[in-house]
Amino acid sequence: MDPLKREKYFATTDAVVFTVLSGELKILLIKRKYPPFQGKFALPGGFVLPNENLEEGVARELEEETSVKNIFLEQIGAYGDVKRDPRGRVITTAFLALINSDKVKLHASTDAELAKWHDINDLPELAFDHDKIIADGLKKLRHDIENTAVAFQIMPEKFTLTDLQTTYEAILGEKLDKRNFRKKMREDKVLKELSETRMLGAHRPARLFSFKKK
Amino acid sequence: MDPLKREKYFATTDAVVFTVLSGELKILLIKRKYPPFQGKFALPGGFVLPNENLEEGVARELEEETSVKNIFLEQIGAYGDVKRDPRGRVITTAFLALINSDKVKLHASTDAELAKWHDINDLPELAFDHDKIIADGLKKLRHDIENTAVAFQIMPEKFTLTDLQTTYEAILGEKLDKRNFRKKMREDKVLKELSETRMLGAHRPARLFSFKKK
DNA sequence: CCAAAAGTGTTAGTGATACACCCATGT
DNA sequence: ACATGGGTGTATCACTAACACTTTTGG
Repeated sequence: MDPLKREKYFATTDAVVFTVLSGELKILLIKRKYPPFQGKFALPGGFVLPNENLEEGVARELEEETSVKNIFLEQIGAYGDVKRDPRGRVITTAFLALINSDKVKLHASTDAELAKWHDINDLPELAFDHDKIIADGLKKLRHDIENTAVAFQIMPEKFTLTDLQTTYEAILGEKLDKRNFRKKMREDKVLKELSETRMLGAHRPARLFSFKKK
Repeated sequence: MDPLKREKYFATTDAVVFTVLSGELKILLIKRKYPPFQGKFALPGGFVLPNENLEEGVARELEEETSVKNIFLEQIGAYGDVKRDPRGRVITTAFLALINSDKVKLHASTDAELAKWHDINDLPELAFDHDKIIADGLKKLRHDIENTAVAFQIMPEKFTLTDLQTTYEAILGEKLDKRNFRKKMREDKVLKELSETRMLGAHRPARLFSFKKK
């Protein structure tokens, strides 16, 4: 029971970073330049430093990658199968991250692995067990959006109800009824109706909304 | 990025083991005989061995403690705050475990730490961050029992509808309506009505049910 | 015939779903 | 005046919640 006699393992974090871009649900992936899984795509993440909590670790990695601070994070779970990483025993803790793509400027990481948005319906081959982690993250996102107000994390400061509905549809992967959607949003009482409107073409201008800050 | 240059940490598993005993929701705790947190209570668990997955690790520990095989397990999440364990950096993965108390024979573990059932509403002082882990586990259990068929894991092979309702009430911490409960169970189509009945006193005998195997 | 737990249906309310037309604007 | 996306209400259905009496047994 003396921990000093016990094995130690590597600890990493991985982030399943979603955004909605032009009506499509996107996930952030990096292309690996070195083995293992050279050339394959992987979730952004990295090793946990001794002086940081798990969530702090993934936040740091994400800020390096996206230059966005205070990213919304929720834990998905731990993945620690014996052979999930050929380099040795690595236990990773995965996080769901939501981001407004307007704020992101994608950076090259320390290994110059380029981060890019990928359509969730058209994923490349993935390294490690990241396909499983993504599937779990997507399930969690879909659950959360129907039960909490996480959509806020993806929207810009001001948006129209059509924008918001498009985000919901991208995440859920299905069309929603316009009137029912707007009714529910009204009932939820999380939106603040602004006096401003936005005009995009030769149409009726759309009312802008923002989220009520808790 | 070379993992060989990275720090390694201890990896443990902890189990939030629930059962229902005489109408009360109980959790399995061990009393710690040695520091840190000597004399305090803690979740059963232990270090992850190099050749086992996380779930295999917690299953092994639980089998040692309870002599029950094939315990129902679902991951709660990872807990890895820097200072959660004074002995060093320890990242634990917590699991929700459900058990039919009839099958359990509580054993002394290797350190002769005695495992005992504790009423969920009357918990002693807990070691580490185990109070937080228990709170998360209870939340998950309550969510699961309302959305899936996990109650099966706690019930014996044959049981009455009143038994089953008592289990639900113990887990949810509230009384349920008898007629509505029975109606919902009928609609869920997971119960098999047996021809047998059970008689306990000078009352009408109660019909026995079992769960339909998948 | 009494005590005690088993068993059984109906009603009202609430939330979800389906559905079609008018509005405001720029060109 | 037309094309385009913005905006609105009602009716039905399904699910949830509230509620009280009869049945079967042993003593």
